Amino acid sequence: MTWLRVCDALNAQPGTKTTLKGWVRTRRDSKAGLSFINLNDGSCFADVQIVAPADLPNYENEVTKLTTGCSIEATGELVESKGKGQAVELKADSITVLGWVDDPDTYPVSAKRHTFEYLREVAHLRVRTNTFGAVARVRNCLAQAVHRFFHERGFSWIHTPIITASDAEGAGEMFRVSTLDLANIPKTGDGHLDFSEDFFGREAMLTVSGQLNVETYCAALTNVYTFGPTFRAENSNTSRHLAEFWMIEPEIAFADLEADMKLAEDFLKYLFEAVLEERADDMDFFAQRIEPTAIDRLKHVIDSDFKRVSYTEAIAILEEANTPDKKGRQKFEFPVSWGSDLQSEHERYLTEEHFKAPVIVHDYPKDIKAFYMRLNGPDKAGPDGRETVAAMDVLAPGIGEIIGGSQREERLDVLDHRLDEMDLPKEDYWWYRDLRRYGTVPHAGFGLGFERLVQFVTGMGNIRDVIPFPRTPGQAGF
RNA sequence: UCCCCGAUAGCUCAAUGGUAGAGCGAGCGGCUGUUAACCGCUAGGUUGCAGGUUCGAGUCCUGCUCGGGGAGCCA
Repeated sequence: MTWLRVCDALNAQPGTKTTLKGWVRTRRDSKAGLSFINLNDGSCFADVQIVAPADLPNYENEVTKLTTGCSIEATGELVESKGKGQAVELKADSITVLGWVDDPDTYPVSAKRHTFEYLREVAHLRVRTNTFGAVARVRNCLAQAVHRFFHERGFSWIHTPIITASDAEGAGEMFRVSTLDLANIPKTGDGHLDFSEDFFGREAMLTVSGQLNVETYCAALTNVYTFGPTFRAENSNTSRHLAEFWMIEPEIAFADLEADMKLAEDFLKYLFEAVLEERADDMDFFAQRIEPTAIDRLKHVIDSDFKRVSYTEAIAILEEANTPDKKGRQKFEFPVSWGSDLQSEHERYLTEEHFKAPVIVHDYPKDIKAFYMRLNGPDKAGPDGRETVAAMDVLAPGIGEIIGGSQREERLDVLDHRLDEMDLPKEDYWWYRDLRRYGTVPHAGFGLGFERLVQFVTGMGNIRDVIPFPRTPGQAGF
């Protein structure tokens, strides 16, 4: 017997005979001799209404006992609805209960409002709610659009490793990967851990970034990207951080920072267009119930050019804004000065108040950025000729830093000088340095935190609610 | 890791140091082409854990556990 997903049934011609399968959202009985069942199968935001007449053989014993969460399949004819609220509904000839809800009184996601905090404790069932179903569909839509965007532009998706054998990536605390017996750890003669006994014969970690690895493929395939899980063992407890998250990192050869910024802007606009086009139903829900500006701000981003401002210019804007008022009070809690990193409040001011749009800040002081970022010439120096690197951050209203990227240092002598300056051992970077010895080219790339993207699109306030099973300090259930 | 806040019925929340309640959900009944349905009745509690103060603690004090918000780190 053929059956239809709910999204297809809702668009089918009246008169179609079919079967629907899914989970009961609500049931309403009418003494006129029928029950109404709202069925959802996750294929779209909407439920389909099933009309169950009282002459069904299992009407008294089963249909009127259905509660939220039961799984059923219903066969019948799609007809124009006599009631308001839906165009078509299924007039059922038969309803088969596939799975009952054991003790409806304690079913964790009953048909009522629940807090997001509570639903995190029942992460295996929360996707059955309107909000988490919508998040799951939008997340999938964005992931598919990421691959489509790059595929259409001739990028190759590179599967960079999850396990990495050195901590040379330098982007934060790392998780150790080991098969050593923790109750009986091998030691070397001088009392240190003997990693030669471990699975890889050396210390191994979970990756904090695919960038260094993907640069190798960039230096052969020209345009590449990674899209996969990333791990940070930082003890961060905020609504914007996860210990396990997904990151997208494109890397483009024969390209400078300008091309990198253009790519980031085109990329975000493409993704926002895709989600407005493909998930209009879910976006309507987010705009109605989660974040009123959810749709408008995406349209606004699509329609406007990203503001671009150099770090030096940004500091000037912030200093101007921070001029003490008559009572001597300053706008910002943290001081603004050339050479220090922008605080959350500074980034928020730039994107939310000053420009009221996504902003790309570029050409940062070299001392606050990573070793691999390309050293700028004197034309882009800061006050007193202080050096900058070709780095850029994309700041988005309501979310802060959503993209961080740079042109990479392709000159071996300059790279070596930077490694020395930062006390990083060259031997750890031998293959990375090889790329600069054998046919080096100008190249650039950026990293986009996928969950932060989903947060920005949906307006969901906590990053733990835009990934199916969040991992945070002290939390790895499910 | 730091600062603030919180933990009471399945869920969301009330309760001046003095007999623990409501709404929703659930069960039963009524009503109705219903749709956040509506009306009535019923069940549902070792007030996060361990101590302490008090004639008496959900309430005050101490410690612990868990959770939330903000900060830092970043994506």
